[in-house]
Amino acid sequence: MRRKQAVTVYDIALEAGVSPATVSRVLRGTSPVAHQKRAAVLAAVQALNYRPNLMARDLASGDSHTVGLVLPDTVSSFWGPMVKGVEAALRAHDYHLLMASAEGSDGEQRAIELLMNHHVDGLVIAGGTLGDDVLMAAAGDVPFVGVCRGLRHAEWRIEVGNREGARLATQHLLDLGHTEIVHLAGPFDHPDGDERRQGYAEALAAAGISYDPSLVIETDFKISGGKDAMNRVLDGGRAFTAVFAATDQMAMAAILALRTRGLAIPGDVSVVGFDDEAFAAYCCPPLTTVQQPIFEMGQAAVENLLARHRGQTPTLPRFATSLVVRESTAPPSRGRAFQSRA
Amino acid sequence: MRRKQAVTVYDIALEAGVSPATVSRVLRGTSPVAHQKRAAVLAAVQALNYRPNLMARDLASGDSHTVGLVLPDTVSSFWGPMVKGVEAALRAHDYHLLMASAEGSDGEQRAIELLMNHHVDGLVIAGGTLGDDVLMAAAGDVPFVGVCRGLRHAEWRIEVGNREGARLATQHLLDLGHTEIVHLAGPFDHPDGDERRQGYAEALAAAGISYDPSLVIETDFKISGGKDAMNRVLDGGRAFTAVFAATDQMAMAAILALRTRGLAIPGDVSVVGFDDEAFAAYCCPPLTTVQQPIFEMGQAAVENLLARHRGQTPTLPRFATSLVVRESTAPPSRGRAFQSRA
DNA sequence: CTGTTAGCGCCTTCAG
DNA sequence: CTGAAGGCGCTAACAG
Repeated sequence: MRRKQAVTVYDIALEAGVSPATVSRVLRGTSPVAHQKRAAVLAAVQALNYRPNLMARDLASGDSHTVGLVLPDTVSSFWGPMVKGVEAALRAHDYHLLMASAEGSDGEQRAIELLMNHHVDGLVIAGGTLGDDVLMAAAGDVPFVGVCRGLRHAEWRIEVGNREGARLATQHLLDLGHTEIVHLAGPFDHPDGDERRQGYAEALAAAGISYDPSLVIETDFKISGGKDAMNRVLDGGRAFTAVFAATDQMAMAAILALRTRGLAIPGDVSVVGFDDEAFAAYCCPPLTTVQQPIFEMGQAAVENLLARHRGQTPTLPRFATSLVVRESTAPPSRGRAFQSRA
Repeated sequence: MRRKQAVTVYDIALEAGVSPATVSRVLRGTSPVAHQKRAAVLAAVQALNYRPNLMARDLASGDSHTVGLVLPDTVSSFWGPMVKGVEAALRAHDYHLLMASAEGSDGEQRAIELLMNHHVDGLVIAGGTLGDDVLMAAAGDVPFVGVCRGLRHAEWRIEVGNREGARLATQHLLDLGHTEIVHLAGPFDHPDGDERRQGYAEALAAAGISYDPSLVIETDFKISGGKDAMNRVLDGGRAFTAVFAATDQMAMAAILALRTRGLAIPGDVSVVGFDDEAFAAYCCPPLTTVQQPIFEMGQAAVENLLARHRGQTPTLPRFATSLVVRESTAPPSRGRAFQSRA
C-alpha cells in the first residue's frame, strides 16, 4: 500500500527552477527569498496543486503541530463546547487535533500513550482521575493541562470559580427563603465536585445555617447519578424545599425524579444546576443554573500548551462563573415542601 | 525545536543484537521472526521503554493509520455519540482520529484539505452541505463517507430509516386521534429533513388526510430553529393538536414555546421528536421520540472506510429507527386544542 | 528467517 | 539570498 505522493517539493522546485530548499523556505516563510523566485514557487504550487505532506514535514522538523485531547469515555453533551474551544484555538494557530477517549480502566493512560506515539506537541486532559505522577510519567516531556479534573500542580489546571458559583447558587436559594437545601454533589475527590460542595457549605455557614450531612449526597456528575441521588433523598424522608445539583445533567434528572413523585418545580421545590449547558434554557421549567465558560476554558488550555511548547511563560487565566436565574427557582411555599411519608 | 527522539529502532536493535529490520518485523508482526530474537527485541523494548514514532512509520509505510472526522461548526449534543462511535471503531482497528470542524463558509472544504495534508486514510463527513463533486475533488483518492448528510452517491452515505421513523411518529399521533399535526421540518435539501417530511406525508396520506403545507414549517435542526418555527405556527393561528419535530432539539424548543403560551404537554398538544438524544428521557415531560442508532452509524462509517482502504468490498448497513413512546403524547382533548386568538 | 540498503518527503545546517 | 547534502525514524524490497 505504499503509494507515492503525487507532487513533492522536488516537482515544484523543478517547475519553478529553484532548489527544494528554496521551496521549503517560501512555504514556511522561514527565511527571506527573492521576490522573483518566491513568485515562481507560488505559481508552481498553484499549477501543480501541491499539498505539503505534513507527516514528512513533522518528521523532519520534529514538531507535529498536533495537540492531543483525552476525553472521558462517557458520552455527554457537556464536553461538546470544550472540544470546540480546543479546536478553535488550535485552528487559529494552525495546529491540529488528535482525539482519544479513555475507555476502560487503564483507558486514560492508554489514550495518552497513543497520543504520545503520535508525538503530539501537547496534551489536553479533560476529566479523568489519574494522579499527577502517573500523568507526568505518561506524558514525559510533552506539556499537558487538565480541564475539569483534579491536579495537584495548580499551574497545569484550568481553574474555574467553582466555589464562587456554588456559593452564588446557594445564596440565591437562601435569598429566596429556603433553608433546607439538598446538595446533589459530584465526587468529593474531583475538584469540581469538592469545590462546589465547599461553596454550598460556605454560603450556608455565612447564613448561619449548619451543614447537615444528610442533605448532601455524593454521586457522579451524570444523569443517572442525579436521578439515583435524588431518589435516595426522597426515600430518606428528610424534608427539604430546594435542591442544588452539581451539574445541569444531575439537575435535569432530579427534576424528573421530583416530578415523578408529584412535586412541582418550582412550586414545591426549587432546583438549581451548574454548567449552563445548552439545554438548560430549554428545560421545563428553564433551569436556574451557574454559567461556566467551558468553550473558553478549552481555548485557554490550548493557549497554555502552545506557549509552553514554544518555551514561553504560559498564560493561565482563572475563569469566573455567574448565576443565571431562570424559572426553576422560587420562594418556598410553606406547608407544601416535601415531607417524609413515613 | 528539533528534538531527537530518545530511543529508536536502532537503539533497540543494538540492545537486542539484531538488525533494525528485524525490530520492525517483530513490532509490526509483518513477517515471522525466530522466537529467540523476537524475545530479545521485546525485552529491549521493555528495557529501554521504547515507543515507536508513528510519524516516521507512517511516512515510510505511506499509511497514516488515521481517519479524519469533519464536523459541522455548530456545537450540538447530537454529535457526541457519533464521535464516540467513530472513535470506538477506530480504536478497535488501532487507527487514530483526527478531528476538524467546518467553520465559516468554506470551512468544510478547508477542514477536508487540512485532513488531507495529514494523509488520512479515510474521511468521515458528518453533516455539511457540499456537493458530491466538490467532496470528490477535495478528497482526491481517499475514501470518504457521509453521515447525516446528503450525498447523491448512496454508497457513500450511511443511511438510516428516516422515512420509516417519521411515519411511525406520525402514525403514533394519528392512532392517538390527532388529525391536525404540525411538522417542524429540517431543511428540505438535507436528506434527514426531506425524508422525515416524506415519512410524515406518507403517514398522513395512508390515513386519508390531506397534506396541509401550512402545517409544515421548514427550518434548521437546531434549538433556535425549533423555537422560531413553533412560534411562527402559533402566531399563524392555524389550529393543531400535535407537533412532530424533525429533531429532539427542535421538539424541546417547541415544548418551551408551547408552554410559554400556556399550553400543556401533552394535555393541550402532543409532541414527538426524533433522535432520542440523552436528554429526551429526562425532559419534562419525557419525550416520545424516534430512536436512531447514531453511535453505531459512526462505527459503520469507519468500518466502511477501512474496508475500502484495504481494497475490500465495503459493508454498508442500513440502520433502522424505532419509536420510543414516553409521556409527551396523549389523545387530543377536544376543545382545548390551540386555536387562533385572531 | 535475517541483514543490508535505499528511500518516504521535507527541513536545516553549511557553504557560497 | 541560495543550493547541496545529510538526516528525521521507520519500513520495504532485495539478497542472502
